[in-house]
Amino acid sequence: MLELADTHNTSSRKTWFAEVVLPLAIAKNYTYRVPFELNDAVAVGKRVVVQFGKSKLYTAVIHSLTERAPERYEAKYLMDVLDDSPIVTEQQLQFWQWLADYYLCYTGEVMNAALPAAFKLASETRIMLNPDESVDRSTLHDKEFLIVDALDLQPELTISDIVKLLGQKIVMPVLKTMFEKNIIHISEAVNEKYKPRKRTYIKLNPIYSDPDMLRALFTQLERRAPKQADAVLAFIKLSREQELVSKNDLMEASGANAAVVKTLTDKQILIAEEKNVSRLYYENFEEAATFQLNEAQQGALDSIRQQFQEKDVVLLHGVTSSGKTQIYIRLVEEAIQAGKQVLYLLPEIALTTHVIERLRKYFGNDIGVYHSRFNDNERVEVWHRVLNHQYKVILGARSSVFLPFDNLGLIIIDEEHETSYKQFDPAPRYNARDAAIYLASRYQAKVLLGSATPAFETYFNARNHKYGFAELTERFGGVSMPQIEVVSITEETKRKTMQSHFTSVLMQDMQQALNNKEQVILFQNRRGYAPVLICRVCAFTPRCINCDVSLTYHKSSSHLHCHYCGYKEESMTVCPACGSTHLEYKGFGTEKIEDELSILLPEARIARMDLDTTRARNAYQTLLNDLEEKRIDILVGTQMVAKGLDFSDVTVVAIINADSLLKYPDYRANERSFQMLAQVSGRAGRRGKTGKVVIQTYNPHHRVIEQVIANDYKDLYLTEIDERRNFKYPPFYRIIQLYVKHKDAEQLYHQSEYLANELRKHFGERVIGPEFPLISRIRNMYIKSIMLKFEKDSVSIAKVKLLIREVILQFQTTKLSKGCIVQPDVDPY
DNA sequence: AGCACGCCGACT
DNA sequence: GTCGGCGTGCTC
Repeated sequence: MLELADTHNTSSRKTWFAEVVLPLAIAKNYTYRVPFELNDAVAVGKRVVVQFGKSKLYTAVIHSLTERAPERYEAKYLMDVLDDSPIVTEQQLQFWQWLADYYLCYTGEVMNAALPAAFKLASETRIMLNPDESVDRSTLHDKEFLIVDALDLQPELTISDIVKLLGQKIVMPVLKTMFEKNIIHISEAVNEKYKPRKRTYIKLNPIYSDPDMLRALFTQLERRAPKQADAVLAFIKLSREQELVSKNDLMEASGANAAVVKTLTDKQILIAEEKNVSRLYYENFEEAATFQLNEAQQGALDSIRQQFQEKDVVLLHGVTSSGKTQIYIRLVEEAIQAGKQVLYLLPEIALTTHVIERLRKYFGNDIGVYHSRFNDNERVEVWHRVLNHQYKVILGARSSVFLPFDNLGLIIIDEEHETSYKQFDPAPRYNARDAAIYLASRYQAKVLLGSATPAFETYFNARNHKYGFAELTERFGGVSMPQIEVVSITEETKRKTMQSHFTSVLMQDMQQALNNKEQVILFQNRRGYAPVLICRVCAFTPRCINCDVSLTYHKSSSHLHCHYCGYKEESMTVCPACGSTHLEYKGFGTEKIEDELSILLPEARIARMDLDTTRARNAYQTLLNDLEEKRIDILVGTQMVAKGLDFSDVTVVAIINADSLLKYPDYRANERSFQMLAQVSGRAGRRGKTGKVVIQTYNPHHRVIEQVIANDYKDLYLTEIDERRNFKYPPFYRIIQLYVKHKDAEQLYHQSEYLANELRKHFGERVIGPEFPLISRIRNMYIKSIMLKFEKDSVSIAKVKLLIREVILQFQTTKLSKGCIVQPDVDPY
């Protein structure tokens, strides 16, 4: 048998071993033996089918090839090679490895995130009767008989079919004995998931290029089959207008049905041809529109160009609507001209058709789009096109850092500070911004980070001259910066000019906007009606049984909700502790704002936008449409309103209570408050109108507020960096976070405490947490986090990571850790 | 991630 | 005894 395979060429005589990456969370690499007949087919970066474990087939990617046989075990043969040419480049494989090391996960997990699902084949175990053996049914047990019976009717059964058939979950032992008795076969069917889209194109039989033949055809058809004549006529007309005529085009243009076309093709008058067509071809793109940069933009562009001479990364800090996109477009054009590929990253929410269309205007079909709303077929297609250099620009969300580039020249990361660049669950918990910067360094490509509110670590790097820095401080197109007014709630309360939660200043501004038929956005960073319910007699406050935070009252559901874990209970009218009926709602959320506003401004059309109102599938989009089409006068909302609301006639933006923004409970506290304030402010004033921002607060002289007014990022960031040098969570640290998950909150509490103490034995003060008494909950798992902070460069992060892995492993071997999942995450700060 | 094995308690 | 639950360990 081997000799047969051996004959076909000399290179086949060698025995190759392929080290592969499996799409699993496994630490080790696995080596498979290459059968001789596949010697010519294997190559690094191609996909192979391998059997892993008893019966499972997986699609793996060849990571390396070697002639050295593994010593400690007998390697299995790999079963098949799926690709004619590699679909993953060596660059990518190294990139995967780097990500796995950096983010403390496995290469297989990175592979899972990197490859579109259609590249990973579906494996379905199928059972069939052994045709060779005439089965002696007298020796069969009841269950075996049932299965054989079913297989008589149906040639194949899947495992799950048999589970249903026998009504029991564990069927493997039964099947195993049947397999050993040679009654059945177990086969694995691997199906290619990707199916290219086909379209039928129509051609005229070349014999009719002769005008006489054509005329003869017409006279013949017109008499006997006028419909067919019409169709041929329509075809000739269409073929003059376009190169390729599809069957659908023809049917549409001629009004002919499929039967007519079929008769014509059967008669060989028309010739049908099936072609794979791209799902991604966009017709009618406009030729590159020209635009002029204004002076500020030109200055910034020159500065960026100049800094790219020395620096690999430049931060473009441009206020909202200062025209950053046009600068990007210029840089992209230059990179294309230099024959390089460009990756243009946007956060998922910003990847609207609006933005895509805008860029398509300039780059037409040179631009490929890649994001999570694409289906698998489309993703595979983009992948192939990047591999074949058909795209010069890729516009995409975070996962597009995984595309098979080979000639990257420039990466643009817009809204660089956006937290949605970070994947939180599942592993790899990567930040596409950081991954992209690393990716760029592998290609000696340049990176432009753009933001109106840069992340602290980015700003820090810019201040330290690790990154270059360019600024745009003016708004584009003559729109001036909004006027910001800080109003003291304390003052107005004293003067008794407050109306519920609204200062007289805000009331006036809102009234005026309504009179002018303009729109208002009110920002309140808290959903629900009231965050605290308190008994006036005994000071009892209902708290979450899991998270130990006070429950928020939601009027719409008349329930008390925990905003961390989702726990819910009936609201109460009687204090469960003392029986008093004097229960008071303290504080306020979006529901209450909406409620009271409708009383104060009964004529205004008010809508609310928060997690509760946007949970339904299209609710978010509907709200945005309503706002755009001016069916809403006042929009009350949480952070959601701070992002992406770029179009409406909003002239007044108010922050109902800035103080709630100034005390975020985590290590990115000031950064977030600042960004929130600045982003909300940036929403005011569009379409040539100057906007107004009202900030209501008890602390008008709070540093962060003052700096937002002065638009003085520099000062804020520098103070931050300075003040936090000795603080618990300083910037420019590397934070390694351990997510500890468990189905049971109580268990989780003890386990995370224990794990933190274990970590303290090695890392001492660097261990922070488990954070707060609170827990968040995702998919029925309660989650706590333990943080470890390391000054950059003070320790070897590689060693630290090794040690952390060890501690986790150690923890997992103890009985204490049962049911508990620990997942590491790395975040630079 | 699967999947087997093994140990345990619960039930026809 | 058999079934189902769950913890443990292995997969080239």
